[in-house]
Amino acid sequence: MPHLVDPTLTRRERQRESTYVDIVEASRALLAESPELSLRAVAAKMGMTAPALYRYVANYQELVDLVAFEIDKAATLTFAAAADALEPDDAPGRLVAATTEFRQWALGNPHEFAIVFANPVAEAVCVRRDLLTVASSGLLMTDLIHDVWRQRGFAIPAIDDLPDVVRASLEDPLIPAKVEDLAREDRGLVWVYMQGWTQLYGVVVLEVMGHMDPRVIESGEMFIDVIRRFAPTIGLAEEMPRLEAIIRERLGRASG
Amino acid sequence: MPHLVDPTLTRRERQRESTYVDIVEASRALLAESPELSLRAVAAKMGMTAPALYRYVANYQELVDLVAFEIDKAATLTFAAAADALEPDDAPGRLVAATTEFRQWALGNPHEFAIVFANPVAEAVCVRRDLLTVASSGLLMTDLIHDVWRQRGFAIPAIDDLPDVVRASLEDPLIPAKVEDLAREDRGLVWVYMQGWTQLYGVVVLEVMGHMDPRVIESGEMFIDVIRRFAPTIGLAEEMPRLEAIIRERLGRASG
DNA sequence: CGACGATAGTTTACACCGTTTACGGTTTAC
DNA sequence: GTAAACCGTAAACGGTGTAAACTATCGTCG
Repeated sequence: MPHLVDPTLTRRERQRESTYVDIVEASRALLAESPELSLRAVAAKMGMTAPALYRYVANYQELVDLVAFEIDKAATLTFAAAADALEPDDAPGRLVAATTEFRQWALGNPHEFAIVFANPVAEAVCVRRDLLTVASSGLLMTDLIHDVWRQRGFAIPAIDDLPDVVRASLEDPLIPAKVEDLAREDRGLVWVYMQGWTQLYGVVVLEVMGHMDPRVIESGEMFIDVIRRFAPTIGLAEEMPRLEAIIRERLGRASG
Repeated sequence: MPHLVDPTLTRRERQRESTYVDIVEASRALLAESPELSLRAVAAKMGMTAPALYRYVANYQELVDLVAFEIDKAATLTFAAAADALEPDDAPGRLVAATTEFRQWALGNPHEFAIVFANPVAEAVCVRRDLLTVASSGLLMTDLIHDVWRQRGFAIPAIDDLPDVVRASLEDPLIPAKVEDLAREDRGLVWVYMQGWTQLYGVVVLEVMGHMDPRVIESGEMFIDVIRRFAPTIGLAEEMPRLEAIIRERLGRASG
């Protein structure tokens, strides 16, 4: 990943920015081997002493949040790439390709996955401005579902049919996602997205944590099953055989 | 919880057994306040030094496993109690009551939940014989679904329609659950159970981890939604309004 | 009863961990 | 050129899991 240098930044700022990159790099290298990420180990890997890291990060949790955010960003690129392997007008294919890549990535990088998705959400305001935004993988997934809806136009729940609390959370979302571009009457789509995300999250966490028969995990059958059961909700029942082929093709590979 | 003493045991064995109980007790007390469980703190809370615990537990992970198992066992009692609040012939009601109690318990005891269900599964053989068995909460849930099936007789997938790997894992399950009592042609029921568990697990983990709008978590609407979408799979579509009332009634309480 | 071996605890020690403090160089800015 | 901001260091504190050596107690057997 080439991190272009912004010439508007002063030399020191550029150096500082590059140190942040180093931190994330070192962290991910450690995370690739051991499930535990330690501030001291990160510092050592960068050839620094531990207290020096406190110039960049207020405490350990902030280091974790930083790394988690960057991992999510990087992983989202691979999800997007998986989607882009299909034609732009094949929104359903793009969606299942991305979700499958998500699942493959999670199984292949369990430690990174745990840091990003099995981490109690940080509600405290974070120092790094980037961290204020919502998870980028979430943005991608909503986009992909949105595309399916625009192309195929499945039925979404009327926002007034939804329970009061749900309606409120859709009209005035806490995390400023891209919900704003949706007209009020289309906000039900976000609820559908949440339903899908919940199911996807359930399988993947179960699989990554190993709370399932290893053979079933290996095969990915439960993952496929979840997708299949959700497909009708977004109007993809008939297309499912074709989509399943896309999934199975992707299950064969490893994820990087 | 009265831990009856087995008179067949020698005095020393009884004392040892009681120390195990103390360990779990101290651990849970600590877990109620702080998310981190430390071997040293447990020892201190029991008035012992840390190395002494190594007479009972080979290492830290084994302590965690022990505590996780006992927590699961204790929590299962409350799930079962929730089910028993309904008539024995109301299997659907009992099932949703137990699952709702599960969800409530998880939200009320996030640290304990994390230790039991968000813990990478221990594949190593554990010292304590109890630990070899499967999670008792899992046994309860399978029982409850089994009861629904016996009473209502919903359609289950024919085992030969399932993918090869799935069929293999159902015919010869790795974790020796109570699958053995099921005739081969009824093993599809276990697959249905796994589907349900996957979905339930997804919502609850998302909720406990806080990866959802707090208002939605508070209301439990996504949880209800998951149950509602799964209900038809086990033939409970028409009964859903009644079941939803049971759920909502339980959502009002806190769990102990 | 007395002795011996297993058991259950101790103290000590080591290597890690997150974090704070005080200090010294560089780099920037005025 | 000088003052300030920045970036790193070393030292230290209290915390963690774990290993080793040692000791007191308990249960059993001669």
